[in-house]
Amino acid sequence: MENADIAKIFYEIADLLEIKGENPFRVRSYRNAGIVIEGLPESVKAIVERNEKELEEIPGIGKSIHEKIVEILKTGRCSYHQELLKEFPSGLLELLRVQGVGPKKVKLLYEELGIKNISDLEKAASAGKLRGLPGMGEKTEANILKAIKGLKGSEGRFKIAVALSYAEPLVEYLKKAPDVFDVQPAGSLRRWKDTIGDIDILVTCKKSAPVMDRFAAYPDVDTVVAKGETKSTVILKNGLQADVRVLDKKAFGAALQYFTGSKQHNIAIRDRAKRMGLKLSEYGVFREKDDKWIAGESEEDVYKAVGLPWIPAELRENRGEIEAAEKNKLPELVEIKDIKGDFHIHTKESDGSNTIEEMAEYAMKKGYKYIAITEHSKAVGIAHGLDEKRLLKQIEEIEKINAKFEALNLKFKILKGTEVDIKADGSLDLDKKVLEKLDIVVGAVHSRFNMTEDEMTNRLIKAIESGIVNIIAHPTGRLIAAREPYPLNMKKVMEAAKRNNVIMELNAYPDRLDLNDIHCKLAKDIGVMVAISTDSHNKMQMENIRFGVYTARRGWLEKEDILNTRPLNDVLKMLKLQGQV
DNA sequence: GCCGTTTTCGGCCCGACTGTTTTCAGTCG
Repeated sequence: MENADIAKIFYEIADLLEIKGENPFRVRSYRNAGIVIEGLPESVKAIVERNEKELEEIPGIGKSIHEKIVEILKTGRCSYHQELLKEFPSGLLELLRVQGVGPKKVKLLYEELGIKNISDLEKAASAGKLRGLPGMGEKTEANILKAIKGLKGSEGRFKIAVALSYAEPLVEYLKKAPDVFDVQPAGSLRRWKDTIGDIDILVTCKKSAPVMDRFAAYPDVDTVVAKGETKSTVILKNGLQADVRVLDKKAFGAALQYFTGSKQHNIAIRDRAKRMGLKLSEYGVFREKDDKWIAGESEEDVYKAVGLPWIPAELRENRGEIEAAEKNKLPELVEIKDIKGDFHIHTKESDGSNTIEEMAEYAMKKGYKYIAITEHSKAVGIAHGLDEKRLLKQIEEIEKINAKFEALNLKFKILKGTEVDIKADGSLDLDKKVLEKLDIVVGAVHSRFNMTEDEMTNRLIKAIESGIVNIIAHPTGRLIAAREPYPLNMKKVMEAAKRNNVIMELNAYPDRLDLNDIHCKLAKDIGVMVAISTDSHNKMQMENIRFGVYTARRGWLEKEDILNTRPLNDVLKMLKLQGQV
């Protein structure tokens, strides 16, 4: 039972209660519990095994949900959840995924027409059977049919790199509308979440109508879902939703704050405002008693009005940032300009497409001071991994290039490294004598993902305790939207890393982002150093560093928490610390 | 169901847009 499985049960309880028409705040409690559990850095199972009482220290988990968690861990299910499920047919919950269909409509459709799933709904809407129901007409039918079609077409969330590639041109396009002052992306994009549900864009301008018209006419638009004076929504041809909000300059800060989210953060901030006798909306901060406008022009003003310093967007997940802000203890987050090198680079020798020198020259152009060449090892045959002989040859080549750079008085160093495979039993894929000749050893799992949590945890810990491995690459093996992370007790792995001065990689490749934000925070709490690496297979991919840096920021990491913000000499010193437990 | 610098009871974020309505409910973010 992973956290995600437990969270799913609570989400379903919330949905079912909502369909039943239960108290909305009770519904919210269950949904909130799901969100909180999904965001925990540690498995609920491990927490309960250590000390059950700790559960109720987690905000949003009280007596009732505590009991249900314990039951779920013990029996694999929750009897309350099961009872609710019995009240409705199994396909009913999927109806909520149809845009424009919420709990009230689900209930109505089920009770009046016996609609039990999406397929029933599609048939009924096509046959014009919905229009007789209260509050539903022809247009509702057409919208439902369209939404079902959209649901079948594209699913769920987009990787941040993909979303950005659509958002950036759209922002440029909107800037060309008449009399526009400013166009700013907000939402999960501004928070740099690893996946993005939709693109949120804010516009300040003289007149709204021309901007909204231009937005609706964007060539990439498939459907205009809503078009109003202040807010419009479209679906792009790739299925991505984009919202544009037009607002007054005077409300820009409040709107940016509101539209950036997260929802959980906003709820907490608004609750705070309320307790101070204020009301916070996207139009500003107002005094509750007489509706007097207090602030809203800039985000700084908004936070100041509720007694807080400005909080960086990446931290706004209600994971302690408000409490930290209160105490003036917000982290000074790492920035892209702090990065001085990259410890995970492939070349043509394995499965990359540039030479060592090409990669080094590109890194120099970026202002880096060092890179490590880290090819796959022989076990990864598909990537043309190197055996000991080829690696020894590459060591010689790197030394030659370094000598050449030195002769040219270039202050840049190529570190001799490898991305050595960590085999199923935790042993390394290359001979120890050869590994000891390297400056840096990155260890990674590329096979046998289907182990149990204990097996995989021990596999990584064995590599960490080898005294040879410096960095554990992409620690969970996840590929966003393609492959789940393998089961792992991350806390145990990190504690082992801490004991052995081993560094955890934050792989910046946008499909990986592994460590994720939550793991980064865990690393910080445990005191493990993180390396942000691009895993570049060609020189352009070094630009992916930004996805890594912003994920690190989401995980509260500061410059000093990151290995590759340090000058080369410090790096070499830290690498030497290893194996001296 | 959760929670507490007004509270262990009585609150719980706030507003836009749509489609159906003659003033509003439902959905969404």
